[in-house]
Order: sequence, then C-alpha cells, then structure tokens
Amino acid sequence: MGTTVVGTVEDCREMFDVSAQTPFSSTNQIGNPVAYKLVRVAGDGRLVPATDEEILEVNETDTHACLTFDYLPAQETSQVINLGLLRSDNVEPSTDQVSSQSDYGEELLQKVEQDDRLVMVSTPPDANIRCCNENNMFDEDQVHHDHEPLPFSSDVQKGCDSNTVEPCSDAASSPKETALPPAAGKPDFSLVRGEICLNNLPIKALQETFRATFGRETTVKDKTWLKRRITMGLTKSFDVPTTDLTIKDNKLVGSQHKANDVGDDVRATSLKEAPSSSAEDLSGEERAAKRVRKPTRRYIEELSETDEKQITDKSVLFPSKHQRLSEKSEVRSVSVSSGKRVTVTRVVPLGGSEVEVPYVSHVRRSRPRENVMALMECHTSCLEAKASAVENNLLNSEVVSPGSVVKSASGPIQIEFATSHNNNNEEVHVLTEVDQDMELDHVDSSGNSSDDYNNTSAPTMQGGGLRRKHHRAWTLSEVTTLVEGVSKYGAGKWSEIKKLSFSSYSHRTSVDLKDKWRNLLRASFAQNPSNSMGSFKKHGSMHIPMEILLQVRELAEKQSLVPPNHR
DNA sequence: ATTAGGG
DNA sequence: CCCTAAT
Repeated sequence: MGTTVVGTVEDCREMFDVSAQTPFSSTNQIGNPVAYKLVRVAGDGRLVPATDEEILEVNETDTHACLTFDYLPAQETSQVINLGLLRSDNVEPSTDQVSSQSDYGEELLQKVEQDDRLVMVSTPPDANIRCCNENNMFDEDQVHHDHEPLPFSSDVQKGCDSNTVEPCSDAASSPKETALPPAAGKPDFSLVRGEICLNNLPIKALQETFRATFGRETTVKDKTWLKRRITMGLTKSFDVPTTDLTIKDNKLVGSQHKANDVGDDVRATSLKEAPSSSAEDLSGEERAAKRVRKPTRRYIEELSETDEKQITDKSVLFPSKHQRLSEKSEVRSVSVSSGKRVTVTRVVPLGGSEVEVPYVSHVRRSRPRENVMALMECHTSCLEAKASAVENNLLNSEVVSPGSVVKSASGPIQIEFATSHNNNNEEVHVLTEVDQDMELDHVDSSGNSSDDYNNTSAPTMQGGGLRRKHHRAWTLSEVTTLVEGVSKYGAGKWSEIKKLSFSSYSHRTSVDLKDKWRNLLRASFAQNPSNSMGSFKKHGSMHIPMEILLQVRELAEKQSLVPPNHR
C-alpha cells in the first residue's frame, strides 16, 4: 500500500534534481533536514494537496536527516513529488525559507481540485530557493540595500534566503491564473527606503509597505498591527509605539521610544498581538527574530494537532513520527542546528505560529479522517486562527505548562480551496484570510460537486472548555445526500454511506453522518418545526426543508419496522 | 474499525 | 461536534 522512502539528501539542489528523476531513490547523505510537501498532480495538471495517506514524514537522526515518504497511492497511482524542499541551516531555522515554501505550496494547492495521481514535483535546481550558503544570500532584488530591511539576524539571512519558488513542473504551470500574488516576486523595496510615514496610510498601502519591508505579502488588515510590524521591521526594534510611526532611514522618528535593541520577551508579546493576523505573518518575523523563546505562545488547537516541539537534545528525534505526521500535521520545516546544541523547530503550517512545546506529547485521538488534502487543512486552520482574533489574544496569554495535558488534540482542520476572489485582502498565501461565510455560500451554491468545506470556528475557549473545534454547518446537499444514503444502504450503515455517498465530501466521518441523522430524525419528529422553532431558535442553522424531514421520517419508520431479519 | 449513545 | 463504551 504505502510506499515509504527514506532518504537523505546532500543538498537542496541536489535534492531537487534527484527527486526529479528518482524521487524515492534518493539516499544521499546529508546532514540537513528537509521538508517535503506532497502533492499530487491532477489530471488537468493541477496540484492537489497530499492526502492523509500521502504522508510526508521528516525524520531526523542524529547526524542526518531522513525523509520518509509514506503515502498510499490511494486509488490512483502515483509518483510523489516534492514541492518544496526546505533545508535548514546549521544555526537557525530559516523561517523565511520555510514560509515561502509554504506559500508556494499553498498556492499550488489552491488551484487544485481533485485528486488524480500523485506526482512528485521537483523544483528546478536554480529555482529561487536559496540553499543556504554564505554567498548567494541575497537576490538581485535585494542586493542594493545598504541596510537590511529585515529584522532578521544576519545569519538567518545567510542561512537561507528564500524567495519565490517557481514551479517548474508542468503541473505548476497549468494553473489558470497565478493566484499567487506578486508578493514573493520582487518586492518593491523602494518603499522601504527613505522616509515613510505610516500613520495615514490606508491599509492597502500599509500592506504594500509591509511587502516592501519584508519581501512578502501579508494578509493582515489591521492597520495598527501593520504599522507596528513595519516599524519593527525597519527599525529592527521590537519596542515600537503604536503611534507616531514615521520611519526614516530605518530609524524611528518622532516617537518617544527609541529603537531598542532586539528585545527579548517584548517581541513575543507584541507579535502575538497580531489581530486576526495570520500566524503566517508572525511566523516569518517571529522566527526571524530568532530567539529561543520560552514556551510562551498561543496555542491553537490546530497547532496541538500539528504538534511541533522543540527538542534540545540531539538524540531526541521525532518520537511518534507516523501518527502525528500522518495526520494533518504538516511539517513545513524542520530545522536542526548542527552544532552541539540541536534545536529542532517545527514550523507549523499555521503560518508562522511557530510553537514550541517544551514537551507535551499530544495524544492525538485517532480519528481517521479519510479526507484529502492535509495541506488544505492547514490552510483552514490558518483561517480559523484568523477568524478569531480575540481568541488569539486569549490564547496568547495562555501558557501551556509542560506536562499539562492539552485536551484539544482532536479534530483535524479542513480547508476549503478558496479561489481567491478578492484582490483586496484575500490572498492565496498560506494564511489566506477569507470570509468564511462568504466562501461557504459560494461553494455551496456552486453545488455539491465539489466538497463543500465549511468550516466555522467558534470555539469559545474561555469558559474553560475549548470545545467544538470546528463546526461546519451541514449543507443542504449534504443532508440530501445523507438521506439518500440512508435510503439506499439503511440507517446504521454509516461507513457504507460514507464511502459510497460521501466520497466527495472529504470531511464528515461516518460518525458525523450518524450524528446528523440522529438530528434529522429528531427534527423530523418534532412537531411543527417551522412554527415553534422559528421564534426563538437561533437562525444559525439552516432550515431543513420539510420535504426532507418527511423523507427522513419515512425512512426512519420504514427501517425501524423492517429490521434485516430476512436476508 | 464501526456503531450507538451520552454529553 | 466530541468522546467513549461496546461490538
């Protein structure tokens, strides 16, 4: 079933080359951890995120990295290709690289639809991926800068300078439009130079500036935050006032605060304030800030799922690789410091919400979601994260003490392929911020042909119980499908129904089906649903058409009366 | 691995 | 929706 490949690579480029031809045969020697992103290339040439089966595993050993591809060819075939290869430098985990890679992957994913076959996409050797190494640290675009606009530490820069990763595979080329914003392309650093007064700029302009400053796009719409980030980036200071943001020559002007040296804990705090920010944004910079932060971080459930942790012992590797990794946990990047002190940092797709867990092994409940696209899920998680700014704040303050059991490891997060329909804020980056409701409606209306991925995150996790990781409203099409399924296979045959009728709905487990059916049943037998309910029931959930309810009732009666006695 | 139920 | 017990 699954093909597992374990290999080590010598160099990024080499890796690419190798993967291009013999993806799985790579058994080179390398001391660098590499992260692969699995995708499959659909028949139409588009890329689809790897499914659970198509798992990517990054394994590390003391001296070298082992890549483990564990995927199941599923129904079709396949070759798996790596979308992005991340290599981390000795010292610092290059977040930059990571994020860009991620972005790239995301984009590709965005354009994808359904699966066809797995293919391993290799990145052209000369792709802009900088495989860390002293010399080519800067790109032409960036070279002319006297000063580093980036808050990154120099070694980080050296270590990995990632920019745009252009897909070379045909698959990559196919996408109708480059949903990818020109972000990665060539940032207009001109903006960075000279004096900048951020105070009265519109959000859009701020985002532009952000891009110019950090070389990548941001989805954050919060003015204050943007200003702050930009300022921090330009001044290399983390102690930035929220007002008076005028920057000249990378110095903060007119503010009471002087640009302090890279603070320590301050940064963490400020960064976390990102509004509905995407972890993504944080990720880059946060990591850039390079620092061994304390276990302080916002813990998002998604994260917990995608467990990542910091290990300070070379001998310590990835304990339970298979499980977690197989799940949604996408290892976007793994970095290992070569020297004595080995720090493994996993960058979670969450976009930068890089979380370091002292040591909490999340016992992931094994809930097999046979769905597709683990990547997408990540994406979604991002969305969710954004969706709840408040939540984030809360989370920020929350500290997970080692040993404490985080009871959140559960639901996988799903994502919806959102075709960015908005040039404004919506981007196709890792942290695409999308109006979920809109998105949903959109998708739903389009029909059930494609998955309706609704995902709504409204966990109220202050009360103490962070429940309900995600709640996706059932769409009408799903309901009808369910009813159909029940009529065909009978209530209780959920796995069957799941398999046969819900193949297109990647989420919705058999349990979900069962639950939904139960609810439908209740609804169908409730008297006069429309009347009594309407008055005080939150109109949150859709009103199920009477017709369907009647159908449900019929089926229920029919089935209850005729147990499979004779057969 | 699936189901049924409770929460 | 999540979790668990029982199959």
